[in-house]
Amino acid sequence: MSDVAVTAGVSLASVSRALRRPESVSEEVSKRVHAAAEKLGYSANPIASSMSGTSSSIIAVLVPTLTNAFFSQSIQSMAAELEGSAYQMMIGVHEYDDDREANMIQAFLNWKPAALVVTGVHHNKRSNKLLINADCPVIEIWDLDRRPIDTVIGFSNTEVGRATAAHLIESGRRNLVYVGHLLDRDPRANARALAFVDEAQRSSGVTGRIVPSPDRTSAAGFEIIQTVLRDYPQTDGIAFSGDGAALGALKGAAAAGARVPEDIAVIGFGDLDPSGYSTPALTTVRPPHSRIGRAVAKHVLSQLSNPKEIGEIIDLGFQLIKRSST
Amino acid sequence: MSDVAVTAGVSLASVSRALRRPESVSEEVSKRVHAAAEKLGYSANPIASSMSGTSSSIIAVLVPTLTNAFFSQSIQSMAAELEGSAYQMMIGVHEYDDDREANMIQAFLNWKPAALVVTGVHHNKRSNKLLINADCPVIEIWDLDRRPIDTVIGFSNTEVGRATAAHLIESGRRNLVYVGHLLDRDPRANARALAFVDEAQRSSGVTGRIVPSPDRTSAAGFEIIQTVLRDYPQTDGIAFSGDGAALGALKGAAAAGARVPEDIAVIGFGDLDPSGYSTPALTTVRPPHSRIGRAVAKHVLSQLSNPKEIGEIIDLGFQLIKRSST
DNA sequence: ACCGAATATGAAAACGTTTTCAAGCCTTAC
DNA sequence: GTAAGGCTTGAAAACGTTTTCATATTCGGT
Repeated sequence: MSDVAVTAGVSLASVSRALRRPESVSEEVSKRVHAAAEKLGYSANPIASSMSGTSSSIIAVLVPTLTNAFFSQSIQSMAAELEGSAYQMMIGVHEYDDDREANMIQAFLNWKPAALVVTGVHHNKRSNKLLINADCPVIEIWDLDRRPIDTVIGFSNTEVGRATAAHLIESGRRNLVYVGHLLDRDPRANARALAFVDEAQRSSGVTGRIVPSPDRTSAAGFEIIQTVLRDYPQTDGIAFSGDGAALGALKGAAAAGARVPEDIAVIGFGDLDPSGYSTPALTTVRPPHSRIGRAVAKHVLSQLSNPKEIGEIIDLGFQLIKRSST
Repeated sequence: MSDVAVTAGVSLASVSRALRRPESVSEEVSKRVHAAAEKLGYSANPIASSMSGTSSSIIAVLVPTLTNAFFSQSIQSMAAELEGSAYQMMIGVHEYDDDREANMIQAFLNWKPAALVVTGVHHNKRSNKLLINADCPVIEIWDLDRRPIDTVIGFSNTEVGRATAAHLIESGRRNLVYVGHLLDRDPRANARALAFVDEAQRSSGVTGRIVPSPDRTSAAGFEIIQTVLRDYPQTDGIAFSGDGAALGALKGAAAAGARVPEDIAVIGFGDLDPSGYSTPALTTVRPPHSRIGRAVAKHVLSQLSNPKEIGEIIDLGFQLIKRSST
């Protein structure tokens, strides 16, 4: 930077000003500084900038997992939207562990991020405290079933649960099962499960039951639908907390001699790329993966360039994609 | 930090030393400093540390995409392995664009990362220059068909292409097609395609042909296999550069009235979670997703704690998973 | 007992920006 | 013509560490 200053024949302060807020400096100086910076290929050291400024140009993002296409798509679209801005994404994966989440929030906060993006609105005490006291925008994504700390961008998992059950009931199913993975630790999947059962129980003559799954893979879905069909043979509608398991279940139903959708309807969640091409094609719920990422990036950028006191609640909705498995 | 210093009754320098390299300080001081730090809940400001030190505790990771399960799994396992260490991951997504890759490398380098992880061994001139001059470990992943800049951790895409063709040929197929997406920009998919065709042409009586695909979704696979069957009706073996498209192709073959594998064998790449549960179950190649991530993290950590001059070439291999589609 | 070397510690410089503060100049209004 | 105020600029402080350098202390060897 001092090279630039010398080349442009101005002080360090002017270089910083010219580069950061050109309007705060005379046209002449701005021109000379930009020319010098260009010529020397200067780009500011972001670490030093972070050191001085009140925040860094890091946007910290915390997700439970990346193996799940949900979150990686959000992150990818967020990255795309952020490109060209000066912001960099720092990401952490806590695998649905509240304590790890809290640790990571703390670690991230040490970097004085420009914004902090976390998944969901349910956090442990320590995380909540940290998030409330964070002096940067805090965006909670993928859930809006609770009052957010600052801004929340996502959809209602409760509504997804209801809609899932309602769809099965409408198509004449009466004995419903929700198969979920990690329900005790994934508050979003749990919200879907509870709403699913609740919706079932509101309808006369319909039963709803939750069956926990050891993991969310297709292999687990393959196994568990066979268990369900054995233990609760009257089951005629089954929902999964993820498309992976649901796709496995399609095969599992066949292995158990049950026809989909005639004997049992299967519905997933997530709308993975291949879900429309299974046999039968999987009915599922499509959350707004990419739109969440884009909305987050846009919100953060606007918030940073033009801060507003008040948080927002942005409901991006979801779509129930009716295919042949129901 | 000065609070800690006061509480422990020592100087700033001693606090820094006690926390960073306890052996460089007397036991007494170390004990007092750690106690004080604990009591005050002190954790070092990583920005200031980066400012002073020769590098930051950031590990920069550059991938072409995250929507592809390949890379997100590597990143996830890398994150898991890195947890507990002081390192944070900064990630960039360049969508197979060489120029964007170069820009991102430059931007990342400004952060003085502890290590830089990039995908593949093919980069444009500017990237190469930056990587060669980078004064941190550079790890190239997912490919080892070329001499690396520093260390490379992955598998041979060329071997994958060969093995894919060989498998089809062995099972009696004679008219092979490789369907690839973005072959002009994804050097790894391109290497697989070229080796596939090369292997075909080495066998007498076998033809091999490359068909470009507009994208790598299941929808694209669904369409393109029908096009292939129309344009080259003698095709009896088809490989895809990704499982997504291959899964769509299974359905597409059915739509075109072709039986898999009797009329045409289908093989994918990637071994997505649902690939084993399609109808018919998809034969595919399983790259070492997670092992790459873990190996990268381990390599970086060891390199940072105990630097070696010489880079490594770590071949993690791949598996051809034979299922019912071939 | 004394000297040299090794060890432990603190003061201060350094890292590269941003921002505050003060000063200088110019404009405008009386 | 002068004072007040606004605008532009530079000097220097500040950000929170790590590291160098110097000093004080301890230790071992003769």
